[in-house]
Amino acid sequence: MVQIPNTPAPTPSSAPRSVPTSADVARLAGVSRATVSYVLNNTSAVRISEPTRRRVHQAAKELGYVPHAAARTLRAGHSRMVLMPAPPVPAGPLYSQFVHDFQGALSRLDYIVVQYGASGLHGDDAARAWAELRPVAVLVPGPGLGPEGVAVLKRSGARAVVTLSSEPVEGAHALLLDHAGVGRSAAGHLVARGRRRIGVVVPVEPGLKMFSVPRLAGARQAVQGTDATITELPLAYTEESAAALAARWPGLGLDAVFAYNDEYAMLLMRALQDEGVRIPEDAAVIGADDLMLGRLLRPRLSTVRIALPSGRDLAGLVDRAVRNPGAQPESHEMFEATVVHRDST
Amino acid sequence: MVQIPNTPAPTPSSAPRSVPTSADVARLAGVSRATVSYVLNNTSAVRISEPTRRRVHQAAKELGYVPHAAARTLRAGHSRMVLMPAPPVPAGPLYSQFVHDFQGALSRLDYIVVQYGASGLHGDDAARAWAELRPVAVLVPGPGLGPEGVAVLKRSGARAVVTLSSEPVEGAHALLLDHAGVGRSAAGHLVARGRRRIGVVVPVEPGLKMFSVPRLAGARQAVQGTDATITELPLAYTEESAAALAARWPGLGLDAVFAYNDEYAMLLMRALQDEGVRIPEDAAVIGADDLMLGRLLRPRLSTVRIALPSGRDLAGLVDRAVRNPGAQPESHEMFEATVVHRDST
DNA sequence: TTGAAAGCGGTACCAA
DNA sequence: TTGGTACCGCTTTCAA
Repeated sequence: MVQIPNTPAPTPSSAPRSVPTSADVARLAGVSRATVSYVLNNTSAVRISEPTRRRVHQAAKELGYVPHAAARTLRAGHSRMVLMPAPPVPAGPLYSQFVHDFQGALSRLDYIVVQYGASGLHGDDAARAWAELRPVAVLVPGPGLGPEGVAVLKRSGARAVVTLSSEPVEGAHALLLDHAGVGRSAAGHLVARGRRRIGVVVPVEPGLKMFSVPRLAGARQAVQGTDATITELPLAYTEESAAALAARWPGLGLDAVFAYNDEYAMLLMRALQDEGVRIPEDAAVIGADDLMLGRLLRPRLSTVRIALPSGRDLAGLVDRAVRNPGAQPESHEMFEATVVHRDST
Repeated sequence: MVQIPNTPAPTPSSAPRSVPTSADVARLAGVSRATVSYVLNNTSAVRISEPTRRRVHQAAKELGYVPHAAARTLRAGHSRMVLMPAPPVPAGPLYSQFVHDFQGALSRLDYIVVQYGASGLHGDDAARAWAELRPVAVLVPGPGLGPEGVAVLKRSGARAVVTLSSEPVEGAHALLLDHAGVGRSAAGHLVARGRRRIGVVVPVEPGLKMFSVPRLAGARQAVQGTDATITELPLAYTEESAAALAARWPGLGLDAVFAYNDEYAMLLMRALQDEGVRIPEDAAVIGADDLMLGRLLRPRLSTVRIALPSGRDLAGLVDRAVRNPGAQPESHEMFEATVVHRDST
């Protein structure tokens, strides 16, 4: 790891000349602040003569004037900021792609998307911190926001609150991610393929509990009324952890595993193969999320595909909600989990 | 893909009662706005009686009062916001991890980290958009910011501008990512292993040019003065593209490939193996970034490891720069690329 | 211990 | 066509 050397306090700061305001521009152009505002905002209700416009623009450029967003927001009473709290774990490929699309789509609708990283706050405290920014809409990934938090956000001016989670929250639009359905599909598939002693990987990484718990619960549902059993398998995302699990595999007496997602599945499948366990003969392995990498291993990894909302669709939902804040919160099932059967099961 | 149905404008909005301000709290508590501010900020320069404090807190809670960050910023003349423009491509695992750590570390130093997604703006226009938010510091990933943009940001109050790129920018702190060094190491390794006809994968995805171009250039440097040759290989991140490249592999007459990074390397290696090309006998393959997945394939993937700055170190740099804005901009080489030799070369 | 008031930087109404 | 000015919500002297 590269260390950045700790530079001891260097030469004292030369006082940076203070930042130019619209008053400075007005002074330099020899006009009023009002005129500056009209010119720079192209206010259509007011005609400003061409020479004046030129002088204002010239003065603004000369000073390097940049308007102060906070001042404008304060005066306007609203902003176009859509706030997305950053998730508590580093984003996976699926989520990164989604955020990227969502940002692009909202930008095109002339919103500003901001991912806000405020670790250390929880539940309603977090909601209060978000509310301080007075966003016009908030998109909350994962659980942790309660009805109280939604109320705080709405009271402070948010015209749309959208949750991206397994459970709807009172007062908020909900994009329901059916993680239990993923577990149900995966385990159901394994049972249908004749497997009976099914392991379910549960990542030990703390931020993943919100996904892994419902996936495990779904798997349990799938074996209800069959003679199949579910065994919980804690696993860290390291080769060591996978090797340790693989080493005690024979003693576990399992014939299949639902590995939380494709990444954990790959990790475990490799460790099992290195232990001489044959996939799928000795043990069927299924992942989830249908990542590219699952198609690159041999055998190809069976998986459960889930469809996140497209960034475009979601941006549309947010936009509609913002324009119509009185509307009933909508709930949308964001996907039906579907099994992609390849060679590992 | 799940479609979100387009709800036609539903019931008209019930006017949401306007958001409570500190004046409302003052009125309800029967005190002045000043007192409210003192109480809620625990101002140490002023003693407020316990009964008054209680009344203020009670009133604030009752109204669900949340302070207005923009107003505070405006009055204070500065904020603690560190701005990170979102990169133009979906974040990879390395970058996601880095951002996560960086956010956490800065949060602990009491900064607010904001990732700002403003696609569609370029160069100095983008810098102006960032400057409107009056961040106390800006961390810019990738190129695209010029000296002019740095000046705009500083003029509008940014006390630290840090670039994370291959080239330093006048006036800004620089974390130098030696992508050319990655290419040099990779190609140098292949040459040292006796390979002579070296392909270099160049992703066709547009946002990746900023990395792929210097990596390719580095590879070219490495074969200077040897009898080895470099062949550019465009590749999209799809199985089809990889299969197509693999199909014409024999005609290419290559004996090694540096595949841009581990993900492209995996993709290509698999396609080559499916075509009957033996790795590493017929073709050596090396990736970059040392991702976990490279250790899961067989043969294990050789790679070039690069050390991104740790989030903690970088947060420290930003903090120091903010506290000492007069200091000379520092440049740090963020890593020396090192080859991790495994089984694919 | 508390309150009155100025002012941060824009915007938009009303006059001129 | 342009200027004067009130005001957005909050902090912070200065007085009482």
